[in-house]
Amino acid sequence: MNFKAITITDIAKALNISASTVSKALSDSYEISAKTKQIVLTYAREHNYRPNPNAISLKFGSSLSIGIVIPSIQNQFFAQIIDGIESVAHDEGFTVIIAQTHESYDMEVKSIQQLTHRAIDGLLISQSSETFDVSHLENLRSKGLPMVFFDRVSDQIDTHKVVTDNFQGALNATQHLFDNNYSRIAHITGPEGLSITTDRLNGYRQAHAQNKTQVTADYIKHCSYTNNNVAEIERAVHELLQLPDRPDAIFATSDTITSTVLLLLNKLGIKIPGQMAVIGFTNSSFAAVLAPPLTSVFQPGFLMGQKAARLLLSLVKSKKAVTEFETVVLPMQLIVRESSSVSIQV
Amino acid sequence: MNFKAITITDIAKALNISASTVSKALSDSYEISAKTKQIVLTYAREHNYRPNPNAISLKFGSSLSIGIVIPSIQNQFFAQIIDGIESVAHDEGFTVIIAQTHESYDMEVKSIQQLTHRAIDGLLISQSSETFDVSHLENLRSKGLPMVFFDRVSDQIDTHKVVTDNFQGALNATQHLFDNNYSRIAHITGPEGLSITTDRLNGYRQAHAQNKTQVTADYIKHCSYTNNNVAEIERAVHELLQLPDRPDAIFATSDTITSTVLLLLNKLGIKIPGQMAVIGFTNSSFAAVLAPPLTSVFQPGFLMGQKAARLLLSLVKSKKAVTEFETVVLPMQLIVRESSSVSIQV
DNA sequence: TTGAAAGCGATACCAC
DNA sequence: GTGGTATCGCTTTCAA
Repeated sequence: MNFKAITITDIAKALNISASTVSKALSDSYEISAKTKQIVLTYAREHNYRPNPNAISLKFGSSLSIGIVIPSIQNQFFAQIIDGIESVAHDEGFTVIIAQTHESYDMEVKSIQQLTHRAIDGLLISQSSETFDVSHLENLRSKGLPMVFFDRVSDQIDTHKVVTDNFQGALNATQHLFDNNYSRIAHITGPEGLSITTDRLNGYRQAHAQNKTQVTADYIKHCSYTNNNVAEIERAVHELLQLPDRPDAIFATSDTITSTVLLLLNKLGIKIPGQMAVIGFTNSSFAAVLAPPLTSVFQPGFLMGQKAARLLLSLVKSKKAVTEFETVVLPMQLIVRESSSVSIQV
Repeated sequence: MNFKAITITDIAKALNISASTVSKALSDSYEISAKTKQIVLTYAREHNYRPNPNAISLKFGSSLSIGIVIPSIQNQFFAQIIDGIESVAHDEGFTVIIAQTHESYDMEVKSIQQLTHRAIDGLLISQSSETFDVSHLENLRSKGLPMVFFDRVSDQIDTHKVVTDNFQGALNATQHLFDNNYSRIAHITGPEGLSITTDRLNGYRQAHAQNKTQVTADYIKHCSYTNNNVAEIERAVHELLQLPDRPDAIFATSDTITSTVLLLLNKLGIKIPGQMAVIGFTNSSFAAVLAPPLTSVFQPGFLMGQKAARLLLSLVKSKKAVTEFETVVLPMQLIVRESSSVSIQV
């Protein structure tokens, strides 16, 4: 089976004129008579002509498309970012091509090769948690590929970046727990090495400093963000629960970590927030109807996507090389619900 | 700024040989000497050569890529389907291009035009809820574009289809409510016209027939699946609650509808399942930790994506026109939790 | 064993 | 006003 769309040559043959005339007529060139334009445009519309983007890309080395590299589409936060990117890109006539890394460095390298050879005009990327060596990206950037980082950024590459205020978000969440009389606060977060992990950990630490409380190393657990991380999370929770000085609150990141933590606590019959307060990072609409309603840090995904796309398109359209880059920091929102209500234990 | 990847001509020039020799060497042609191959391959690897897909697509009218058209990436069910599709497509060397319709007919038409002119080899589609006229699809199919429908299918187009057993899923969910002593069962579902809406409604009706219970028209509410449907859902719930013969159970579809229903019931202080049982259609990992844990119909998204992709690739690879099509029906799973526990009211 | 040339679709420079 | 031709990167005859 083979499918072929209508081309300029098809139109030219059908109307018994040359391909160049058709091309010019379609682009409304002043060289072409009104009558010819009329005929060509009518025929083109009737036969649903659309230029072949592959030919255009080949011809101009530009494709009016941008690549997006994210860890996983299943994460609602990233899905919202994509929607934000698309809303801007489509307005400017750009198509978007999405590639997932599933938290694998190899997949990231492969996806990016795929995308760049598709002649994308720019790249939006949130790194995989396995990515430490960024030479594959630095390589492209130095060759002039416009690139913008979002959410998970690298400090080794100088370009525009858009992040949420992970430090402040974690600080606020942790401080909120202190304010509500919790003092033994555990933090279950993503793998070390990620910018978001570091920033959140720093916020968590800062809150402890503010409250003149020592950070307990055993209270900090790193889990991977891959699909099969449930066992890891379960182990982390069990270890926390078995500590002699058991935490009275858990501050968790990501949807999977948060929902798994809640499931375990419920299963063990641990009352939330009575015996254990919980705060999560989540954009899920279900947060408000969890048992109990979950205090959560909400990240403006759609907005982040829009900002990142605008910055990328400004790079793509810039005639001269850009050397001054900015890092946009978007505020997070702490939405307080019952899961972190004032502790009555102390 | 302009970014260019290395081409066959670049390699040819650098090595002082012809482009055709390079091309053949890269494809390991028997015409080329081992030594030349060695030199070319080494150089190509070192300089990270990858063929330009636009050139390939233009040359062969095939792109080793397939298009996916879905309503929204934010729906976790569709995100899972995409992962399923990718897992199959990547294994076979195909790239995937995703387009969202956001439930708009115009966006659907536009996206599909975009995709087909990118020389995709096949199309996987789940229709928008606004799509009644399918001539844009029939057009492509008749011209030979391999096409597979999934989830939301059209009965006006003859091709492979993959669906979940919406009839059985709705039947089981409704029957489960009857079994647990509920008899005034409301159904809040998607817009009329969608295959999934009809099938679920039929399952709901069948359950009523089995239990010799009349279906009450006022108990059936249709809401759109767009992003801004909260007001609609709120109105539907309020109307249900104000009925003289108020329902004692709600069977809802989709994540937004389900979470909004739960939020409203909680806000109004209506006990679940004491005063109102709830069953939802959701794949969210949060279902188990909702207040109360939600009985839900789980749809095998990943599997659906895999099946659909395999069927599409079989069409793409088939040398002769395929005229016998199949409709794969995947079973759903009713996961029983507290939100539909046995009623003690009756 | 290697290379020159045609062609995929669209555009732009030049002729006419 | 219109049409021929080169070009983008790649593959595939065909010729050397």
